[in-house]
Amino acid sequence: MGDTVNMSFLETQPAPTGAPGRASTKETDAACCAPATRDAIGADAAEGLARSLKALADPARLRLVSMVAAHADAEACVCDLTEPLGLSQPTVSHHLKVLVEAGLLTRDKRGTWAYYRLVPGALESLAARITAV
Amino acid sequence: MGDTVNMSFLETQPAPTGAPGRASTKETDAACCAPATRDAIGADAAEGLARSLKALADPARLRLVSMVAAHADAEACVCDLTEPLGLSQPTVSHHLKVLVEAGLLTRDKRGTWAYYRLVPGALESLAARITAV
DNA sequence: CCCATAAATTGACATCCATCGATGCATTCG
DNA sequence: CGAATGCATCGATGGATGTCAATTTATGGG
Repeated sequence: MGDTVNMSFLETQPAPTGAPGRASTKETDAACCAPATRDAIGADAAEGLARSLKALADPARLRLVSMVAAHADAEACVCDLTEPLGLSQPTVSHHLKVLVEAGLLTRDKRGTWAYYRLVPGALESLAARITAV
Repeated sequence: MGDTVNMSFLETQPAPTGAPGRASTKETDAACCAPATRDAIGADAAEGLARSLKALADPARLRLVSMVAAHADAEACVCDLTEPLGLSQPTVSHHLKVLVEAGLLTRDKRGTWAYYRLVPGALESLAARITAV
């Protein structure tokens, strides 16, 4: 195990499952608002996007992604990331694991060191999913 | 207070405060990785972006934003949002407050009802800040 | 072989957070 | 005025999460 990369970032937005449409048949005499003009995001799509966003919604993980991307060859090892972050090595390792499982980084262990790389297009794909909400 | 809208989404990325640059003067004989080619995101910028992302990194809040945007006039009241979400009214009110404080929605109370509107460009601005990491 | 180094895993702990029921506060209507 | 409605706030609670010290698992060198 360990090599399973969650590519949920690149999956195209599946059509809202239930697609309950507007339940206009119900006797809702709601006089407060106009009805919906288009379908909102589905519950499962919201769950998936929320999981992807949670992976980035942390200061330490944002800095890790940025530091990896800022490195030459977009590649960095844990030893170079621990000190600038001011966090312990296990904590950095934990955050990197979260980012890999979210499909934002890839891990490549060569010898003693583990090199992390930014997945091309992952950030752009996530940004696109946000604006499509 | 109460009407303070956090416009942190629209603020241009401030240059990394400390801007320690590359501490190339230090005797780091790191033989594992190449040095950084550009500056990574600052600690405070990461904190701010993380706070904005956390506001969206929740299935209920993503659906709320989408439902508000899907409404005619991009406007919706709480009563129309509670039932489709399957959450209690206090919970929906809490989520809407988080979204307003994050600068994603605006609140406009007219009579008995409270109308929520999507802040134009907020999602796009957030997406841009992600790709700039 | 055994030790040194790099990184991941484990276990524990404190904190944050989503959720709900109960309550309070306006506003509207009879 | 008094009842009803829409929404916000409060307090409590169970679960998720960030963090670290200690340990474990490789990998490499003497």
